[in-house]
Amino acid sequence: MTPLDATATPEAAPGPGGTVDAACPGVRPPGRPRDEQATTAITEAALRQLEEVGYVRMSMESVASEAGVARATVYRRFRDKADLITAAIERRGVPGGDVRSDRPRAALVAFLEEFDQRFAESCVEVVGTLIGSRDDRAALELHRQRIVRPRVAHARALVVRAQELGELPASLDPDLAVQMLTGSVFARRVAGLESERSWASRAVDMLGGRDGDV
Amino acid sequence: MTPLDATATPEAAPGPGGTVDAACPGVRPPGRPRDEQATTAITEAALRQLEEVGYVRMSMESVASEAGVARATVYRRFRDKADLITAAIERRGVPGGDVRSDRPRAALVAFLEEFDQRFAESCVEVVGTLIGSRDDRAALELHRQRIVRPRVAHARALVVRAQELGELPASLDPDLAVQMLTGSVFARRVAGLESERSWASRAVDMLGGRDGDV
DNA sequence: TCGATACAGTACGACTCGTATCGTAAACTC
DNA sequence: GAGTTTACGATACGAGTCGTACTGTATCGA
Repeated sequence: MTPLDATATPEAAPGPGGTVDAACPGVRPPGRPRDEQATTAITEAALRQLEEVGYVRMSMESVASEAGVARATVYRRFRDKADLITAAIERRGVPGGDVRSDRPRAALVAFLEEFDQRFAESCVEVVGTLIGSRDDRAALELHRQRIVRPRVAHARALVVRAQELGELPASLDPDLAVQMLTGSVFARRVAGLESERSWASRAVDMLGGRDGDV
Repeated sequence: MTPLDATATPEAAPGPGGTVDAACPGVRPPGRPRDEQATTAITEAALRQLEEVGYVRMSMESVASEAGVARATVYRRFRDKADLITAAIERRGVPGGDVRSDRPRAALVAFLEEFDQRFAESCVEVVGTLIGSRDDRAALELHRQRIVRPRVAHARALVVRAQELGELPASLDPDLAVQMLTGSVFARRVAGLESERSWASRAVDMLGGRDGDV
């Protein structure tokens, strides 16, 4: 019935939430195919408006208009506004910091600074708005699965790697450590404060990484 | 013209944002006085709905209805929804943890746990929503001034006190420390995780407070 | 050619916000 | 007690956006 479900990423998103993606190779559905340029135009417009005016002020109409498509074309690809922004952020990928780095502390600092500069503001607004979203408990949970947790997992891997290489104390609870590091970014956004220079390095130092500077 | 401004707290809130309060003693304005019971009924209803259904789903109508007043009565006291929730939270006061305690580390842990249990969820939602609020930059800034910063200042005072008494390393940047401690709460809310038992104590430990356990 | 789907454009219902207006009620002043 | 001033309940209104449904046209495969 609704092609949104039919072609949804089969395993990544159980249930109704998945964005349309990845046609099974060779099996081309009948009828006129989707304009993939339109899809990227939509997600890119969404990301730009997310940064420029924020999630709430980004309307489906304005995104469609900027992408040069009709509103219905957006709804054909994305269940609703939450799904759109989740998919758009997902496309952007996880911020840097190689997990296999031999200098995981530096990679962790890089990850944190990129997160601070490019993702935190949106994250607070989107998740904050989704928490209160009318009834859409599913949209919030899906956003966490697709956006938040992969980034948390990435940061955690960096912490663990740093512990293995002795750049962070082995006694540290990596989960709590990640929460404190990324959380400090949220705390500044909530309070409306600017991040001071080299904050990330100093934050990692606070966890006992004074020795392993790189 | 608008009695909202005329009687607004004169110094606490510069500009248009202040809630009506505190009539100058002796100087009673003409006409029928405000029903103060209605005011408390409104703020209490707002707080209850904030906890139960969240900020977005809490409508002015539902608050007025639960308080047993007309919507206009709410708007006579509070400029808008943001002003209402800010005033309501403000009335609840800053969570515990005596700044002058001789066991500031314990007080800090208590503050963090109360913050985690009673304030964090609302805080993320309200600030997140306000960040994206239509045009209302002022409402966000006012919420930060009246709600966020007093609590940050309180936590900071506890950290400094702990440093003075040797329960936390004097080398710690208290601002960053507070951001990491309170931020970890936000991080869990964003990720949708439960706080594990004694997380606050372990978080403080991570900052080098292992010695000063109480 | 035919069927199926995408697309632009548009209209619609639903919801809540914040404002305005009505008549009535409650305080103070003269 | 009459008049003034403001609060109050009730209600209507405009504005904005969401998500849905429907048109007619365009583009694909069979």
